[in-house]
Amino acid sequence: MTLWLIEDDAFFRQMLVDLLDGVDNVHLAHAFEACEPALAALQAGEIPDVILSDISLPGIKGTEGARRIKALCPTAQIVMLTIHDDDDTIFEAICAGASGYLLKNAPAGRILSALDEVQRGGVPFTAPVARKVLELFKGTATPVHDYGLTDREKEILLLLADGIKQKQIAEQLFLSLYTIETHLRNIYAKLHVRNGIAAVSKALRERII
Amino acid sequence: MTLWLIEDDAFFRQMLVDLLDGVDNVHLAHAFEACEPALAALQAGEIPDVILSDISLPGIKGTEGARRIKALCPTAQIVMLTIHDDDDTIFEAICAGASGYLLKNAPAGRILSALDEVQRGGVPFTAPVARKVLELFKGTATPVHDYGLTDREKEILLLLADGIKQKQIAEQLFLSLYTIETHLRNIYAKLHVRNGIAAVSKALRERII
DNA sequence: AAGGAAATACAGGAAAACCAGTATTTTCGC
DNA sequence: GCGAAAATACTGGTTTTCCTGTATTTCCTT
Repeated sequence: MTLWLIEDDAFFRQMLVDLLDGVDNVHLAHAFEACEPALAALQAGEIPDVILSDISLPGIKGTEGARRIKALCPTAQIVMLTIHDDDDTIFEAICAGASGYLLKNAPAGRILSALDEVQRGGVPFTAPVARKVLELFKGTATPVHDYGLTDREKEILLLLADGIKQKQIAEQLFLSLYTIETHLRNIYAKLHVRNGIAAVSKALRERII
Repeated sequence: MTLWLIEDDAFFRQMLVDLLDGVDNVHLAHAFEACEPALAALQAGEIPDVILSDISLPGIKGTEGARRIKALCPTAQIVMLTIHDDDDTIFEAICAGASGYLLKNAPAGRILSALDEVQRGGVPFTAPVARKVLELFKGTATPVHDYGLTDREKEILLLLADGIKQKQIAEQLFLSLYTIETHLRNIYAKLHVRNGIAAVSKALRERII
């Protein structure tokens, strides 16, 4: 396994080099102190299997760096190694293409096992970070309120959200336009909004349709 | 660790009982063949630390069962053990509150380590499933197209999505109503829609605002 | 300096949506 | 079978949005 390291803190970098250099099956090819030289090495044609990268780096940040690395070399497995455990940073790292996320307080053994894990197709996440990801994931799907909309109301709201005009909704459902208007009035009242756009927007954002 | 098992297939259930019974620190208290008796046991006051549950069960399905178990006993850690690896089922299981997700072809050792892992706050996922979760997670955030909207257009679209009327948008931005109308016309053209609701709906669904 | 995209602005008319109030029928749980 | 909630329907009037077409200014890039 060809491994690269990106870490600006000289002390921590050396610590990692000491830990990783000489481990069986691991060839620590580079220990960069920023993303830029790593990107240059990729452009020069070098190909790593796994990259262990910090996030708070001078110049290009680790998450943005991961995105660019993935663009140049999609097969490289990137594991972030950082002190940041806030939702936004974790979210960004995953979106940038990271396959793992460890906190710097992880024991040395965890870092070694993570390298193994990521190469075998796994996703090495520090336990509390993994929990957070699941929570975030859940949050993207779960409606908080449902505002007591009836099935008919949801059906009409859904059609409205597809950009269909009231008149055409009436035709599709074999109802009078007046009925649609009444339903929409009730929907607006339940959602505490005053027009169709706000209703659709609220419904989509809160995932009630 | 008090462990419960929910698995309808008698053969596989026995296999798990054989595997788990007698393991150090694990007390296999129940091996149910459906969710209903497990829920009854919870209501009778029993409290498990970890529940290992199948998904395709007669009666209440495993995902729905997990949701109800979590409602009755939030501290119980639920690990799904199933053959289903489709996106929808995985998604549902996580939303139902599962903290782990193993495929039935996992080696016996993985099941044992998963029990440990989940109790220490981890998230035992079979490698390919974990990969899928990350992909799904990414998908919830990444805009596919941006339709070439300018910053000003996005700004106006965002205000529109907040349910603000064109006249008020004009006032807020110190612009003429005519200008807002022109911008909206351009936005509609770029998004290939014909009214404000469809524009907001498309923008929200595709996460371009 | 020229060309083009972006942002701004206007006019007139048609269509759609919104508002307030009322009313009948259907459905469903107790 | 009764009452409440839900679904359906109508009137008349106001406001907003949409459509088509045109035009000027500003800013950026080449």
